[in-house]
Amino acid sequence: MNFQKSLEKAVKKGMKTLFEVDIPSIEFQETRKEFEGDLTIVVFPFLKFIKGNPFEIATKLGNYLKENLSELSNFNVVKGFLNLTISDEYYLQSLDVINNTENFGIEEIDKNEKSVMVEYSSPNTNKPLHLGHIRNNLLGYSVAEIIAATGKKVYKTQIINDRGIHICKSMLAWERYGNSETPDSSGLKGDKLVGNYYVKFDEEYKKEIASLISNGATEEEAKKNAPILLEAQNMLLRWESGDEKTVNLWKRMNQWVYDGFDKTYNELGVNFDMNYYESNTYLLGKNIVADGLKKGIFYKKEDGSVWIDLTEEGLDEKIVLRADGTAVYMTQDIGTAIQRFKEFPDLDTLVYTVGNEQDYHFKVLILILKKLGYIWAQHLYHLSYGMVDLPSGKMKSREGTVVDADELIIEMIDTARTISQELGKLEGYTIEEKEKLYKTIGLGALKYYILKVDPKKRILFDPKESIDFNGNTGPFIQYTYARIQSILRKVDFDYSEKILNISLHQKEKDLIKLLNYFPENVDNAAKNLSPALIANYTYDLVKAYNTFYQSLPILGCDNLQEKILRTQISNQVGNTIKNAFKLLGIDVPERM
RNA sequence: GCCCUCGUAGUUCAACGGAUAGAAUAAAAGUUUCCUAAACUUUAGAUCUAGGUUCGAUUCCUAGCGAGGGUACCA
Repeated sequence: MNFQKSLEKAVKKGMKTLFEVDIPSIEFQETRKEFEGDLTIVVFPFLKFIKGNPFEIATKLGNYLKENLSELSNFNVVKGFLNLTISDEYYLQSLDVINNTENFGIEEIDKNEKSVMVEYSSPNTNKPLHLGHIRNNLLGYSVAEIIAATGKKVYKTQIINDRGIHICKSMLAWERYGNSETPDSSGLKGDKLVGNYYVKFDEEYKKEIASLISNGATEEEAKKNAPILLEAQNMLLRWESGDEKTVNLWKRMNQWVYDGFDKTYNELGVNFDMNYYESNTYLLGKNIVADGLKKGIFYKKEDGSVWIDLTEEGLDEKIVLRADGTAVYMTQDIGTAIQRFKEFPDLDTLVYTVGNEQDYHFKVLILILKKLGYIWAQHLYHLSYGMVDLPSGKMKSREGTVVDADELIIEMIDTARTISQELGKLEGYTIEEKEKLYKTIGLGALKYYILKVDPKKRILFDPKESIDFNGNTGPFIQYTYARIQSILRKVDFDYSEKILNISLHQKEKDLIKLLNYFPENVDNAAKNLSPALIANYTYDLVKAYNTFYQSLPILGCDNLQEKILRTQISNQVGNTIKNAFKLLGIDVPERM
């Protein structure tokens, strides 16, 4: 709340006049429910600067503040906690500000601000998307939206891993066993079709290994020399030399995958401002390595491979270029980062949404770029998130334990449909409207389920227990929004009047307080790259609203002023739910 | 071996170093002639262990136990 700033000043001034001490920072917190008050100042830290009884200090300060701040109506002291009660009038004024601010808490994009790039998704083109990708996509998209809501221009991007031996494996298997099957001929989604051939390759590869071993080869030899693998490696060489037939097949099959991915992205409601393709970027960074070698940041080993020694920083040595002169992952990432900052002169910050299994990689990447002298390297962030695990452990495509993204989305929508039909509240809706709603609810449940968890923590997903629609869930929040809209539809009076002279009910106060906290929460979520903070905030808001809704009449108020006020609060809670959920990429329904 | 995360109710999640550790779910009980019961109201239930730092520790430090991940020419 704005009030905190003026309060902070007043506290500093008060401590100066009362005790002649300078307090550098003041600790505020929300007053706990069991005590009277709205905002609490913790006095204990002051004891470093003045000796004395915390209770007495707090009391003196409380008296001072009450005399000097009209917004304060009262105070009380418990131990070293100074609880301040803010006047109703101040709350009502703040509600008026919210009423007169469009999208309170969401900043307009400021073109003079530096921009931010958020990279997320970044799939391989040989496997369909699964639940882990869903988490990545939802997180990346949401973080981009949240940063944009703080007024910064955001570029959403992905780098598509479209080259390498793994692609050749799918290509080879398709050539051999595909019978010219296409997404059109088979009706399969392109990414699924290509994924099938990746699996097929693996099967054949295993068969060949087994047969080689039975002919006397060691396991290691067999793995290295299986003919189908050699053929795939051959194909990669042909691709790299630009062989037309190979490149054409590669383009064709990749396009199938992109079309398939696009469908999934579309369903999920995520998008990108631009794509990067690894086939275009995999050579980047080599010249940087050469430069770094000259500068002595890197060093060459006898076999010709290039390394960086990070042992002084407590890390290991890390390879940046292979002995044969080809690039590794790190080389490419160095090059890509540099290129992006060249391409976008207004770029200030780069966020990589990548799983925590790559923590080490990004630590090293950022360190190398710093050593190379790029100032912007201190604005690189690895949005590291925990894996989505199953009760059986990690998802493994080879063991068939992956939770497929498309299937999960369909399942969620089906569940929404079933529940909605059982409840039967959608009279008058067309079939199209109903289907749209099921999608809104189903995806809302899925997205909220994923995003409410702190990104850093791993998620345990049990496919047997379906995602809930009751309790702390997306549909619960959507439901509250729908109820509010229902009220607003029934309003037959003008509720734009500014209400000032009314005594607030505690539940009204709670809600206005929470509404005021929204902008702060957005800032916090942006700073911490954590959509979970928005999700938790929204849940608290909704919870408080439902209590209010259940225990107090809104449209049924006898007093017109009261009725207007409660309608305004309802309206703003609705707006805030909508805006908050937009940051999470979740839609809200008018009815449900 | 070394390095990095993480250990909170039966389960899934919260808690800038602050007051009696919050929710949800599962369990038990209740609320609908009243604005949508996908809701609300009660009850019961948890900080891995042992030390340390301090006015105060789930949070910071050390050790141990447990889970996951990384570990040099795969991305």
